[in-house]
Amino acid sequence: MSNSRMTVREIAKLAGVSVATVSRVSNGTGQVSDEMRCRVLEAIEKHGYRPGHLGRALAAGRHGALGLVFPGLSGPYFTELIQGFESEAVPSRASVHILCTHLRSDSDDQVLEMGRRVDGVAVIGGTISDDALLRLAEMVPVVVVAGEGPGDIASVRAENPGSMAALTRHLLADHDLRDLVFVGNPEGSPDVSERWAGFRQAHHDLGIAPPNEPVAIGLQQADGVLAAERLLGGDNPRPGGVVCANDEAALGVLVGALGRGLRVPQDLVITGFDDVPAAAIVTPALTTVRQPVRELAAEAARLILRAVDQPGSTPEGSLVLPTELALRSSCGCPANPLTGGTRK
Amino acid sequence: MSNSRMTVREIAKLAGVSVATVSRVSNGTGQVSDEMRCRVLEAIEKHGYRPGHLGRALAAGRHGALGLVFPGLSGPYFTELIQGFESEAVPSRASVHILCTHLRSDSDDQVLEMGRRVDGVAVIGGTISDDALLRLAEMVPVVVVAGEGPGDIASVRAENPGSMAALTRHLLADHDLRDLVFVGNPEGSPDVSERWAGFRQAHHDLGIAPPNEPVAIGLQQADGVLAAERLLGGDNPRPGGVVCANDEAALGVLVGALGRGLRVPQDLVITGFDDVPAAAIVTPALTTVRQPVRELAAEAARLILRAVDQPGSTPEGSLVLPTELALRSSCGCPANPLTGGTRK
DNA sequence: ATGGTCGCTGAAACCGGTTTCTGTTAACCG
DNA sequence: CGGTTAACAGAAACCGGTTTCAGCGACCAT
Repeated sequence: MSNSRMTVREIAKLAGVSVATVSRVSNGTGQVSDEMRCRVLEAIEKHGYRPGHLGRALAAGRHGALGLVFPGLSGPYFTELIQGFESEAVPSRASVHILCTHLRSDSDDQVLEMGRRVDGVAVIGGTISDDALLRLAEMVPVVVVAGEGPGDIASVRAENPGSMAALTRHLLADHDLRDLVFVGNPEGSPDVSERWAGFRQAHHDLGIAPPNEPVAIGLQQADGVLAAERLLGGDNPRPGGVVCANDEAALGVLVGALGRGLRVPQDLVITGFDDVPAAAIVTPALTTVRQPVRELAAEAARLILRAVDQPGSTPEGSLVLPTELALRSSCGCPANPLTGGTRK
Repeated sequence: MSNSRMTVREIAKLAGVSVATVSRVSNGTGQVSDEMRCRVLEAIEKHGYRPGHLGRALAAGRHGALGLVFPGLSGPYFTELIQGFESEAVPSRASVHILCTHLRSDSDDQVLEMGRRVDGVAVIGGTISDDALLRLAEMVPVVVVAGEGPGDIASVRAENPGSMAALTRHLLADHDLRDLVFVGNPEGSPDVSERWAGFRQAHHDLGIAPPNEPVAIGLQQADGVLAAERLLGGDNPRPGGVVCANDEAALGVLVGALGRGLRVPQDLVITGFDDVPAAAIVTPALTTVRQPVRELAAEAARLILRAVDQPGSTPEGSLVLPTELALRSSCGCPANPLTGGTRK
């Protein structure tokens, strides 16, 4: 009931002690006699006093908060990312500020504004300009997630080109497929760009001509459905396989293909990337590449927190977490009762 | 290059003016002569000074931040929610703090901690205890989104039971279906609870016995796939229709059904709720209920911001936004070249 | 010439905490 | 009993801004 807008000084007056003593009691620091502690605790209890965050942060010289900047797309990938980051920040008593840059032209300014409200920032690759990134890194520790920053800004990402090349080689060599198409827009994000490169590399390695153009669409399930329409509608020659930049788009293509009466993988092979929860259990199970999304974000948070704890230091290095092939039925591999055969 | 950790007093000394003048210049308030303004701007420019957020917030008595508490599930629904909220907060120069309570038992404490760092909070229905909600509402304006709070805490939600009843009546009466099953856990969230109630109400209205138990699973696509397995696997009698608590689960059921060789809607009718982007374009297009998710969150943000602007006031009332049936092919309605026939 | 108003500036108070530093008191020791 | 030290309390400074208030010179009207 009591307005919880009490201040240290009010409590001090009510308890008949100095503000220093109130502060010591509420933080458990320093030496306080039992009698004083009692008096203060009583007043605190009675009026429901909790120290305000702003004063504390100002005195401590840190905000107790971390920032996360992402483009603002839907789907499991970003929710996983947010949660991985958040779950690592919370135990360190840091709150998480988010900023969706999606479709806003003034996002560079907003990122810099965020830089004055937090102790460190994780930026998803490809969401803001390199210039803004460098300016941001001048004020707080910065880590780029799923991408690479300019200069010596630290980054954390998954191994993309290698595993995508391995997956593509698997389709070309082990399943003897040809006329693969790539669904995804390499311009859209560093991740997709690396995956497109891996896709082409595998063709090159095997002396097979890769397609010149990807089917440049977004990363959402709806985009995959559109891709299926473009690829399977009309009377275009049907591709031998559809290699998607991520699982969500792949699930869209899958729904589109099944809805058209095609059998997967007999009539059409489809693969994804990410290994979202749904991938393992759809019918047919989706062949994909497992990527430690949550761990990626958590690692970014750890890097930032470490830099925050050692003032003056900057996160360093570029960490690449391993990925893993998950070969399931949608590429023609035999169904596996477990999560699907895997291969590095 | 210059360390952007300049303070007002440093700039004041460098420019040979008082801190008051620096503050006036950097905020554009009060009267400052051209000469002074010039001197100050020069020093500001030269050292890349920007006023820090903490001092400003402390002086202003507000944090310039809003909180958003959600359970931490994946999928388009929550991303939409986050973005709707964020896009309304940013123009008011308020940053957004997030807190995922998912699977953490100490979330009540963390919500209260958040209450000391922001000017107002939006809480997704069913994520924290009523007790914590009431305590939170004592310190900052609070709005419950997609649910109903205890006491007179304001809430914003979509019309659930009415439209779910209308959808169910449509299946029972217009398509003459029987043996419908409901997929979703009414205990899991207020939304699902209301939808389950609407589902049963429609049966009651038409004098048809509703099923006693829902298929109590989660709200993710993977859960829908599991539900399909449970409903369509083995040799259980096949249900006449599957009414899902949301679109993501419905898409899971759809994938599961198609993967088993069933035709939708001929062999099985499936409906969803939410009208996520993918719903309109899968094949067959998903019959569902359109819900203004983004708008819901935006309205919550507006309510909070209004209360923040009028100190001492509390958000009031319980706003219910209208929903709209989207009848498409998955229930047996004729395919519509547009987004699907709609009916209030 | 005098009193009043306007325009501008800076010293100081304030926001709500933490922390240092000084001082008092009591206990302990030789 | 005198001297050293440990335990504890409080005044004041500090964190980085904004804002009030008083003062000062210039200008205007009486």
